[in-house]
Amino acid sequence: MAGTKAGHDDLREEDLVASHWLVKSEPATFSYDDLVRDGRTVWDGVRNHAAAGHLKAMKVGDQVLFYHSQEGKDVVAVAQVAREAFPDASDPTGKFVAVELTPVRKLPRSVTLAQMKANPALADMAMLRQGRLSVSPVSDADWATILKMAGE
DNA sequence: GCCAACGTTGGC
DNA sequence: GCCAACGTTGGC
Repeated sequence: MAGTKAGHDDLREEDLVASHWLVKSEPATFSYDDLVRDGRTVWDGVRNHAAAGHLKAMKVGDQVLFYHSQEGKDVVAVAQVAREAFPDASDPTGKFVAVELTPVRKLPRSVTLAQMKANPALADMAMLRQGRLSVSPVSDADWATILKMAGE
């Protein structure tokens, strides 16, 4: 992350977006239960520059909503960043990065995509505005809204 | 540097 | 299984 634009009055994403994120995973490939089983995982394979930018902005301790795509289509749990961005070993070009995540807790009940879409308060959520984005920031307000919808 | 073709993601 | 959205690639 070194070498980004200089200038103290240059607002960068990591200054603006606090510490909440959402990641997608197909549970058939890697579910939240798999994360619990493994205890920790390398979140690699992201090949989209917008998503990679979000990975780079993550800090250790940031909380992450864990969303199941394809099957379930719901936010099921909270995970946390255990290691900040480092080069993704699975990327031959060396341009993309990975982070490491650890499990935190399952939500009392999952929050479905349909429920999120139906809630006007979440209309500006990055993941709703750009459906294919696999890593996205979540505002503090949206974070609180989703946890409440989940019964916390 | 533009743009058409193509591939991938992910909801429906 | 289909299709929309969107990113990437490659020809020019």
